Amino acid sequence: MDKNLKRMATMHRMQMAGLELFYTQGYYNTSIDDILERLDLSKGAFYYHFQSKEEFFISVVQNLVFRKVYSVLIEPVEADSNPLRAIEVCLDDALQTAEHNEMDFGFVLANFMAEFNGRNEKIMKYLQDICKVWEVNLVTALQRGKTNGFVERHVDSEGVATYIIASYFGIRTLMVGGNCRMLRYNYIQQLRNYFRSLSPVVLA
Amino acid sequence: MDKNLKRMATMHRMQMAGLELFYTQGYYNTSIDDILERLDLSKGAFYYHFQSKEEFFISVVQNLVFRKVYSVLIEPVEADSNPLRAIEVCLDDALQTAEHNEMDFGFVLANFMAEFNGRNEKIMKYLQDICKVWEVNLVTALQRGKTNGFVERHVDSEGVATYIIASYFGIRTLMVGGNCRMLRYNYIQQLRNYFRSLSPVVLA
DNA sequence: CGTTTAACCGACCGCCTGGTCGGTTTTAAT
DNA sequence: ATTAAAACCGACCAGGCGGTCGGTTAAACG
Repeated sequence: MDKNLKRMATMHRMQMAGLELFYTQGYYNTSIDDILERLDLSKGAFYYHFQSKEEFFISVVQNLVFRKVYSVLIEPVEADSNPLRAIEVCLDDALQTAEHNEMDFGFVLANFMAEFNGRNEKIMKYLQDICKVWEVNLVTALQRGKTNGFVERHVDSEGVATYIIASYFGIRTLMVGGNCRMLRYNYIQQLRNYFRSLSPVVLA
Repeated sequence: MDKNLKRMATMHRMQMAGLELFYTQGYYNTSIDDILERLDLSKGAFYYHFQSKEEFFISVVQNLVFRKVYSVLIEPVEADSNPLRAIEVCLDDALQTAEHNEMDFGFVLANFMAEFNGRNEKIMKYLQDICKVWEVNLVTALQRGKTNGFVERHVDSEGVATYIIASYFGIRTLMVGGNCRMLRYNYIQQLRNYFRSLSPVVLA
């Protein structure tokens, strides 16, 4: 029991440090030694717990990225009856963390997808799966929004979900160039604008 | 004269092959030998024409990426008096080339920005500059659209330009996972939807 | 024809990387 | 205290990388 705990603790430390370095420097540009140096651990420790660099990365994606995406971008939307409002708040929160140079897991996802595209199919699958879960959740929320009267009945939920994810991935790509505050403000404004076109017409 | 011609030809061949490999495999994941193998050239030839891998890449960005972005995404919009229509056509065309596994230079830009973010400031500058040129052009076109009656006067041109670029970068990131045709269709539909909210109200 | 020089060759260097493995320390159970 | 397994160490290896450099080829010129 206690043994297992130590094992988990060490693995978790490695995963945390790994994610941060993979995120900031890229996967191919981060060596295993980079990670181990931070933790005062050795190659032996690493290969005792993980089979390879690739398997290690996959465990990071599954254990850290997926869980965070789920808790930050999916659950809050699931819980709210008004999807458009929930999504807006959700994305604004995510952009706010991004503004403070903290990890924004939606972007982590997009970033890794860009890095592994055409380079590692296996890893791509895992990343796309997370993306799909997010998308499906958005579609479900939008459909529920229709029955609750928050979304126009004729809107194409799949199309909207795709567009939301796309715009979010994209704005984060742009934010790496600085001027984050302005970009975030503009983005949320236009998102609202777009969402208005999806809402039922309010009668005065 | 003739000498200079041969020089240019060789450099251009290297740049073309380099771009394709950098795009498909990533910069850090592509070795100079990978490029040279394709062309039956040697290290000597490479370092005779270029100072370093980095300088080579910058020359690729300046000579190929920038020019293409300009001719494909900027000029067509500049020429049209109705910006929203021009932008829509432009992006649809770009997505169509992307659908056929050809290089779509808008995405090339976003892709490289993701790869070099936090890893190479110098290169990032060049990429961001191209991005900025695109953005400024969109803003100008949108403003002209206002005076021509194609765009509502109250819309925030900067915000809209940002949102357009973001959504485009994002949809391309999503398209790497396949199902491009559907994604493209959905994207254009929602873009239209969004653009409708920016147009002056048409009186029946 | 001889010479100059741009263009190109390819062996080589130092460095780093992912991964291995025989050995050592720590821990928990007896 | 003994012991066995778990956790960890770190020297080492093979291969790939960016970059160098002394030499070769081929074209232009006088």
